[in-house]
Amino acid sequence: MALDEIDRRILRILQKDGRMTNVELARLVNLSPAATLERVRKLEHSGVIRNYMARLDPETVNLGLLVFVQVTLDRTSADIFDSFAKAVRAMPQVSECYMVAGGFDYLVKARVRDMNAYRAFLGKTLTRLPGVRQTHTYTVMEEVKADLELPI
Amino acid sequence: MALDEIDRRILRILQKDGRMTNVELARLVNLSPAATLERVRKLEHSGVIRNYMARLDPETVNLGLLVFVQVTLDRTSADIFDSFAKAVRAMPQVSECYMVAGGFDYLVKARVRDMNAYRAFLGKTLTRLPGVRQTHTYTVMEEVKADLELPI
DNA sequence: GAGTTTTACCGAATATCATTCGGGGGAAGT
DNA sequence: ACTTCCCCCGAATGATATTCGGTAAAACTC
Repeated sequence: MALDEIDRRILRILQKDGRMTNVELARLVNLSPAATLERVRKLEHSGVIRNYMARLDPETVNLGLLVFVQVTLDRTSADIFDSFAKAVRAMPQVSECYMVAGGFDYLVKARVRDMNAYRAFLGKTLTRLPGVRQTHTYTVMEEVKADLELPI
Repeated sequence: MALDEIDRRILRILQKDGRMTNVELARLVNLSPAATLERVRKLEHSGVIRNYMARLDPETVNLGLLVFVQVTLDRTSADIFDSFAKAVRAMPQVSECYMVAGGFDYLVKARVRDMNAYRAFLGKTLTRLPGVRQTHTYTVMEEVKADLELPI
């Protein structure tokens, strides 16, 4: 789908305030509400806008500790990767997990309440998965930037 | 702020669909629209809900390559950390940046169009920052999980 | 280039929604 | 027992989303 400047402006605005009313959005992009709504619907149906979400503060919901874990798997069997991926998707503590090139196999981003909770998660859940050979934990000490908006 | 079960249900729902109407949300949590709205406003003002955002598909906006970069700084001067943090916050390619314990100094998550764009970003922007001693790039090959919702 | 189709837009009408307000009722506190 | 506070409700109203017919310009066809 081809995006013109008005589309990009809409996307920039909705990334910052996903609940802005359509009439206010229309004012900001100098279109009628009807035309604006039509553009937004098109962006939604074409998949440019995946969804809308409320972003919560991790601290206030008892998820104050953020960690990254490098995970290396045994390469003995092909479906070990699949079963690892499946298991990780089912873990609520894991917010993101990527297969990466360049030294280890998976990079896992996890949110837990505190260091105790992380120790339990690592020992009782993550390292118990079949095929996990080695892990290395990086504890986040400071959030320098956490910008979920994409630069359009 | 203390959250009861209804609050948590509201948060779970709004994380999945940040644009749900208040009347539908009220139906789902078995409250009147007025009471539901009051709860949502309270969650917003207390900071549990930080904001609402439209989540875009990176591919469709030409940001198909996701990379993680480990960055090590010279520890010669204290304000090198500050200037690095400041510079990183101003880079649109950097979506997240954390100071981490455990072997290197910063973990940077960046989105770019392709490998060429990444090479340019690394060579012309990131490694040119004062104090950057060493970088190590991990290219994401597969997105196993990318769940921005917090487990409530 | 005349005709045709497509695309994007508008304004008005209507259905739906957000928001406010007065008040009820139960729990906690005095 | 009384007061206070908290959470809830229903009704009213003002704002909004959404639909629809119509217009004009661009793109496409012959």
